[in-house]
Amino acid sequence: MRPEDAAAIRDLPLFHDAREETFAELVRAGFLQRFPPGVVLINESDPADFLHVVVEGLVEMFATGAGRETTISIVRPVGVFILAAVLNDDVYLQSARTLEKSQVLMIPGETVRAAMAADPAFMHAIVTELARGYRRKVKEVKNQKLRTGAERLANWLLQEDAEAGGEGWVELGFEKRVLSSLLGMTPENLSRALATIRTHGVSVEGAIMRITDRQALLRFARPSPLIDQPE
Amino acid sequence: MRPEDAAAIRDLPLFHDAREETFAELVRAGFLQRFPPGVVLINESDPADFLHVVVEGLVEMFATGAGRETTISIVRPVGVFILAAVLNDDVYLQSARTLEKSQVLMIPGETVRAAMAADPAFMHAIVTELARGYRRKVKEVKNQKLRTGAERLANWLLQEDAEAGGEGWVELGFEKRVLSSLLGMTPENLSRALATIRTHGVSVEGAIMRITDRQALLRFARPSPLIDQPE
DNA sequence: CTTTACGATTGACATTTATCAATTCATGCC
DNA sequence: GGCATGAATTGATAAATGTCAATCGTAAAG
Repeated sequence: MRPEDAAAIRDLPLFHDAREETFAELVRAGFLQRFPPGVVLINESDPADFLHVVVEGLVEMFATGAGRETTISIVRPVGVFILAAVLNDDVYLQSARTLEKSQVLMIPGETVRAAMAADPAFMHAIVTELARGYRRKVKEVKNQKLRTGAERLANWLLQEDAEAGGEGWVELGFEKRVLSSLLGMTPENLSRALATIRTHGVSVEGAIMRITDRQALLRFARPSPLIDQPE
Repeated sequence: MRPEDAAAIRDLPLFHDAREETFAELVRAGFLQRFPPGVVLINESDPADFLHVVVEGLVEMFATGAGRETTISIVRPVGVFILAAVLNDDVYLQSARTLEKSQVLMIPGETVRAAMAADPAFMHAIVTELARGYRRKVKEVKNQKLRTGAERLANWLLQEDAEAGGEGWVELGFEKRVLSSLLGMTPENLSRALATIRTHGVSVEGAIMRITDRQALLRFARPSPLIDQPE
């Protein structure tokens, strides 16, 4: 692993307050793996053997049920996934696949649990991270139950734009079919939702979406901090 | 507070492993409050001042957005709510109201955070509880995104029955409008979903639902442990 | 006992979303 | 450049869900 990658991981809220030796042990025990796009890293219902840290690339978390499949989240560098399954030593509830060529640090679950038991500051950071993750999921449930597809899309665009600096444009980093699944709709429905928000201050050219009239988009999306503010 | 109530709280996974003095301090600092039905206990967007423990009665967690309202969960005795908001010292994402005459133990957030910092076993229990809560929410997202309303109802009934001992019948402990909101649909739609599952091995008389043909219901519901198994 | 209130149900209809098929568009490959 | 592949879009239709209004049922209040 490159030194700057280790530094970036160290900067994560989850690891930032851990003791030096805790972090060293976690990294020592971990494997840094490279994967091509489209590789399934973990499979729901498998035992959670490793905590995963996306160092480079892009990972899609998804799940199946009732004969269908849905995207739960997209993990960008530097991000952690399936912390909860590892801590409770349980099976995965979600699968993961690479959307791009990716580098992933895999830390054995046993090492994570031992580090937590040995380092109170690390355990405290885990509490904060889990609480944030929980609140993110509550927001997802609210988003899903309270809004129509077009509303979810409009608010997603506003969030992405804000995260990218609020310059009024967003480049989609993955296929639209993935976005449609993340937003809880079919690809066809996403196309129609895009057509809908075009009449509310948005222009779309391929993977680039521009906010041409923010007031109009805000009027349509009606964002709420209790759903849309990043946790 | 009655001794048996204190004992019941002590038995919760969240408190079971805490040191005796930690638990004593949490209970000492807490207020045991009685509320009539229909009282709003907490309001989303308010600062999370207290951890709440339902000692008796029934509490509905709900949230608003996009001009609508939805039920997030029902908390029965003995259950804890809004742990995550208290730990991160943030605002509530959900509101809470009593559905029945209820008794609620309210523990100041500062006390909970101090107890966590002072008692590693308590902090460890918090990690486990948060991880379970997180996984419950992941399951809720999957349930909501992957299933139709009637499927959610069928699986809810199977779950309730299993929790009640698997005897093939369930008495709804609250209004159907609340159930419809919990399942993410309108009351009218719930009536129709009930009509649908009547053709799949269920009979409904008022608040009592009977599973008359479990095989048929299972065939329709297609339950999955990764969505329906209690966390 | 009657009245009243309110939740639950039903019917009619509108909106939202999904499905299936056909077509267009973009991209990599030869 | 031309072709092949797969994603994205569009159209037609069906299914699921929501809305509005009317009715039914039940339980509390007088």
